[in-house]
Amino acid sequence: MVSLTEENYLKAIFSLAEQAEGDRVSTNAIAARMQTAAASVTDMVKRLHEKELVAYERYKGVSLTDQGEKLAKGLIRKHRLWEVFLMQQLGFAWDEVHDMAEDLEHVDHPALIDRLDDYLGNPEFDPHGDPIPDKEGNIRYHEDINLSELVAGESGIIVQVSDHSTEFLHFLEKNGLVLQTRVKVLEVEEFDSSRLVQVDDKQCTLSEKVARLLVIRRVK
Amino acid sequence: MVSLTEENYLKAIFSLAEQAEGDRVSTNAIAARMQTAAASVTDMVKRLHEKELVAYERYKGVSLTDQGEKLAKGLIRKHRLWEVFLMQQLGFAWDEVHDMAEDLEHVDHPALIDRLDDYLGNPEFDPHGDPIPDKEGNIRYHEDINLSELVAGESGIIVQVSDHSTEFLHFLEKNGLVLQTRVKVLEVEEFDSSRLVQVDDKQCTLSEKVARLLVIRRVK
DNA sequence: ACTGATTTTTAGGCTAGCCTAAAAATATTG
DNA sequence: CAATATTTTTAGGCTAGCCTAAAAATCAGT
Repeated sequence: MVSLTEENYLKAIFSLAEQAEGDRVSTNAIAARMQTAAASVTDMVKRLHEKELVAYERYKGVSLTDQGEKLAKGLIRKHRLWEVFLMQQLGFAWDEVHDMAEDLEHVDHPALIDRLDDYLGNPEFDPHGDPIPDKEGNIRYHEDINLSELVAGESGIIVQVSDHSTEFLHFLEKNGLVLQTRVKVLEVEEFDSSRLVQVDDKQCTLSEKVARLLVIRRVK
Repeated sequence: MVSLTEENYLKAIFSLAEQAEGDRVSTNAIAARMQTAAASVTDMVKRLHEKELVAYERYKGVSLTDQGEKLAKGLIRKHRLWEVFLMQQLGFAWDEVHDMAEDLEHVDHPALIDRLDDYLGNPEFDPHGDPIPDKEGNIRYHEDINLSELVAGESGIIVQVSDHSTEFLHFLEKNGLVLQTRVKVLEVEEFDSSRLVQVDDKQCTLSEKVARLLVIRRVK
């Protein structure tokens, strides 16, 4: 049996390992992500180690075992499929679905999630452009680049947004920066790497921070 | 904050109070329903009392406060709406939906359940014929009677089944006893109150126990 | 109303998951 | 490489929710 709390730790470790290069994750990084004390992380990591869900050596960080990774991917699959359901079927906005999916993902009935997958037409991406793992846990990652990598004159189409906070999603919406929008970089400011961008018939200035959170497919 | 465990206790108390006449429920009855030790029930009941979700006096049993009842009805509303979704939209059979709904009912996002309600067309009854409480917690109870109350020669239509176990639902299906089916009592056996019943073009014998679990609307 | 049976509560103890403070290991830097 | 800073772990303690065994209250039958 894997508890709700354990599931959340596995997800956190997976996503931290995904963004870091090596797959070893530090106690402190997990504590920061989970909003919890480092000592609690050590406790939990030991338990996960006993259950063979993570590899762990004192003072050396943690990584998921195959078992643990499979579990984490299963949670991500559920999370993203529910997000599609909430947006596509129930009509919620893309900034409303994250919190609900955060709870729904812990409901564990394989038959339910497989039927839901079919019901939704086996979508490949969720409303934020994130890939949905298949039953076996395979993830088709975007091979695309961040908007921050485009130089002046280049264009791209937004395929994924890497922050799901209400604030960020509202900001994007306000500026017309939704999925599938074509953007063209007009100018990059040397000083702070902010960039002036053409979005449909309007222009806006995006900070380096924002540019890093937008994944785009380069187009001519 | 109300924990998952507390929610399950509230539901158990509600349903026990519903079937008993008085609304005071005994510790032992709760323990039996929750498959737990009586001492654990006493513990929990004290906590629920502190939160003003139940009225409780030592050795005198428990009843729900208005607050507690509202919460219990909210859970039942969620449970039954999810059952409708699982059966009507995802195509599950009526004996498969209970366990999934048991988990889904604890997901607490009022906006979600209201949208789901609309999405499903604001159904009044779930797949077992149980009434779905509305947002305010009003329940439109069937005013119908149990099959056990019909005498030989009388007929009725099945509107609700009061046990949701796989075993019972399989038994009903095998005998064609699904919702909306017309049944006619042909004979009642004096000795054990079993009855011979006409179901469509077949006949079957139903025990007193089964007859008590079928709610019917009397017809000519 | 007394006696025995039953129900309920209390007492004490367990685990999961969290915390803070202190100790130990590792990393950094002059 | 020694000293300091940082990270991680240990120690000890808390609450929720469960348990068993024993005590207390209530109920039932004569």
